[in-house]
Amino acid sequence: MRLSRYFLPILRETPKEAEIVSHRLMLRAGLIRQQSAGIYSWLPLGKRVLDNIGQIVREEQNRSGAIEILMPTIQSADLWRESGRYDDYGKEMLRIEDRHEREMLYGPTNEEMVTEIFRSYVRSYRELPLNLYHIQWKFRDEVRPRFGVMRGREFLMKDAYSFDVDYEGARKAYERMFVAYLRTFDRMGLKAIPMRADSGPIGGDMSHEFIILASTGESEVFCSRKLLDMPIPPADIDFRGDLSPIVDAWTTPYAATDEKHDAAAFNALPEEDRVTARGIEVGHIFYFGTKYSEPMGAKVTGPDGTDRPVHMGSYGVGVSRLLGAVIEASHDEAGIIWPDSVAPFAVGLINLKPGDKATDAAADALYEQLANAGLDVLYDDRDERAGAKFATMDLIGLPWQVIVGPKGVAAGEAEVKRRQSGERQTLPLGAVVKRVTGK
RNA sequence: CGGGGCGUAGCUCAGCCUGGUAGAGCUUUCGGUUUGGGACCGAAAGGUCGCGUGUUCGAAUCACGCCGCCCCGACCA
Repeated sequence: MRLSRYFLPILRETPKEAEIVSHRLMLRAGLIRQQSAGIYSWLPLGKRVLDNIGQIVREEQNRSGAIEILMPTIQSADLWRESGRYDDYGKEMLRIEDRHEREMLYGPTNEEMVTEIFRSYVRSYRELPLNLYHIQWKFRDEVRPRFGVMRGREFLMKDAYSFDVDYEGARKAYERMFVAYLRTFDRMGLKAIPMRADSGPIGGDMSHEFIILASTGESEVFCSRKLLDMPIPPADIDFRGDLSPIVDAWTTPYAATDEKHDAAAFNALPEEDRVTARGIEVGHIFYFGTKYSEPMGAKVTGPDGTDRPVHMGSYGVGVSRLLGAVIEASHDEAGIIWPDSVAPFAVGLINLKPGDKATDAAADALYEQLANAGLDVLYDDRDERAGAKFATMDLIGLPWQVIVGPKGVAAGEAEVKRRQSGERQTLPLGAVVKRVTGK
């Protein structure tokens, strides 16, 4: 993509409404545009990152055996009356009325709807286990939206729902999601620590929040240092096998948010093992048994021929929130530092002197070679000063910068800069693609 | 929902206290000089001063009402 033909509305000054760094950088780098309190448009660069993050979530859900569907944003109030939540949910639920004065709502979550789908089709335990997920916009009318996309009212969320014939099956479903989440966040370059969370009305130990450590996190968290270096399950992990050793390993060391913090247990750890940090919740998984299946009549016939309500769990990932979380975890004074896996473009190619024949030729050739190597390239071919181009590139945080100027071209060279480390290397023009692709 | 604050050009803000017909920097456009880390000179464009009502000869400025947004708290993926 040539920057001269692209839509990248970057801001030189920080809009005053943005307090935290990810919000400031998302506005400055032209990722989002606020349309109303807690409601954002996604500009081209932001849309690309949002898609990349969603795609990683999707791939790991699929790998774990979950199946993608898409449920609507607008739901009927009647569905929510069945579970009893229509009256319980309160003002966070955006209630609307259609032209026939039917009561509708903009879904804040989809347990009722997915349970309705399940009960319409599934009759036998032999069709289980089943895990249906979707990636869809939700709306929660937060009293006080803030921090940009980290705490918006409208947000993109992946929510998965598991159905099993009994508790044991549900536990296995839970473990599959647990492992899928470890892989999902790791692929985004994040260190996410699973922490015991409030398990609601069911109780038990099957509720975890996945928390990213970042100095600007919303809440204080405590964990054992061991968790920072735990191995991530590999891509070829067998999701049909027994995952409990992995889950046990991850849930044995101490880890808690401030709500569940047990100071005595934490202080029992050796001093050097104690990590106190700020955290951002990016995922939440929990088992809730028959809370919805019971009142909504989602039953299957078991091996013994009797009907029973299915055991369910739900598993959320804040997809749009993750953009903010990634930036909180990865930025510097100059701007965003995207991990390769989610970056809107892999490479920013800077032509320092558009209009200069030799420089144009060299930069155009590199643009083509990089694209042919399968890389997304943002080619800064604008007639701007070098400083402005460097500043723009650092701000938007593409992982690699390839800098082509007249002096270098005269010597048959270009410069390659790694955004993350700031490391620069001058290379022959022919070696640039190899350096960037690592091949 | 309680407390506080803000709304003036695309952005950041001054002007308001003490009423007299709207400013700066950045951005944008044009011309010129520049050209490896957000250059410089010159010119130009750009504003229902959030909306409404009132006070006044006269309101960005004073009063009241409304709307929007931000911050702190309580609440939450």
